[in-house]
Amino acid sequence: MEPDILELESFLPYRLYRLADTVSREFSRIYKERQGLTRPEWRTLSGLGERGTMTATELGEQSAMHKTKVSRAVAELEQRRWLTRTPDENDRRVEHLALTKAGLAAYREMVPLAKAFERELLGRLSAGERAAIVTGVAALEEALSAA
Amino acid sequence: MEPDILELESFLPYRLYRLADTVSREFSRIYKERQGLTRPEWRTLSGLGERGTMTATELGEQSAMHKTKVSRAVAELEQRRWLTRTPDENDRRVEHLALTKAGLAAYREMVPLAKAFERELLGRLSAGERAAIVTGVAALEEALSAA
DNA sequence: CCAAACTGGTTTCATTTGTAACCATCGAAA
DNA sequence: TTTCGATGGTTACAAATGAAACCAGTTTGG
Repeated sequence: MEPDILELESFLPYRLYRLADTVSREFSRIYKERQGLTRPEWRTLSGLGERGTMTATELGEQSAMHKTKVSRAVAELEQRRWLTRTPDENDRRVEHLALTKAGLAAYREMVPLAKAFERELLGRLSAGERAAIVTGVAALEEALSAA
Repeated sequence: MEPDILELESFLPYRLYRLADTVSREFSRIYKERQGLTRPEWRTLSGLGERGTMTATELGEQSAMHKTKVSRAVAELEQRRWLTRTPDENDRRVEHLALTKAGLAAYREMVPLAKAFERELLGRLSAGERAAIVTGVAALEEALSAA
């Protein structure tokens, strides 16, 4: 362990990124092939499916997306008639977004696939390893949000 | 926990991605502000600094980058005169890449910063949490590489 | 009441990325 | 050898991204 060398292979930021990239890329195949969605679109669908109705800003916060990503994803899903916008009564800048029947159907189709993917992935780990990854990720999330 | 709803907030692929994205983005500020490097460039610098000499293909494998990213990063670092290419004796398709003095100097400047970043990040966790994240990440890496 | 600061959301533009096509070279097999 | 498939690496083009400018509309302070 020379002091002036950085071992990329054991450098946490790199490992985390590579891991997330691999997992995310693999999972994206599902919604890409299945529904032709991009990641921002998938997250939008998933956010609205979960919460029912949200504004673009709320969506961005919930799914950690930049507002331009949200804007474009919403526009695309609207094109597909998977969601509708309803102007807010009191604040005319705000729009409430909600899935249409078609959007909800797509969401319902995706949910079991997503769950299966996660289950399968975690299934390759021992119980202890599963606990470890969950604990570790939660701890880092906490550490980062606090800072 | 409704069966037909996916909680994004606890969905591992999403959490991993967000976490890695946050960490990576924060770390990137260091090499971006300090040296004006992109992530592929940083990884290239770091890979060559660690190993001494590598071909573009090896670099791609070691740092999980697509060959086009490697190609562009190498071109940029070459522009800066931070690395040199040496044609392989036996196989004229192959080039051996190595850092110049200037490249090595930049690398040496970055290493302590990278280590400090990681140390500070892990320092926010308890010993148990640190062990957990390392164990968990390693387990997932293993699970994914095996598949 | 009015200007200035702010917020929700969209658009523009430059940069980054991924895919696929490509060029050159190499190795194996006919 | 000659040809054909693989391989190292670059390039061209399209799509995704981020930063910053922007347009409403809203709030705040004078």
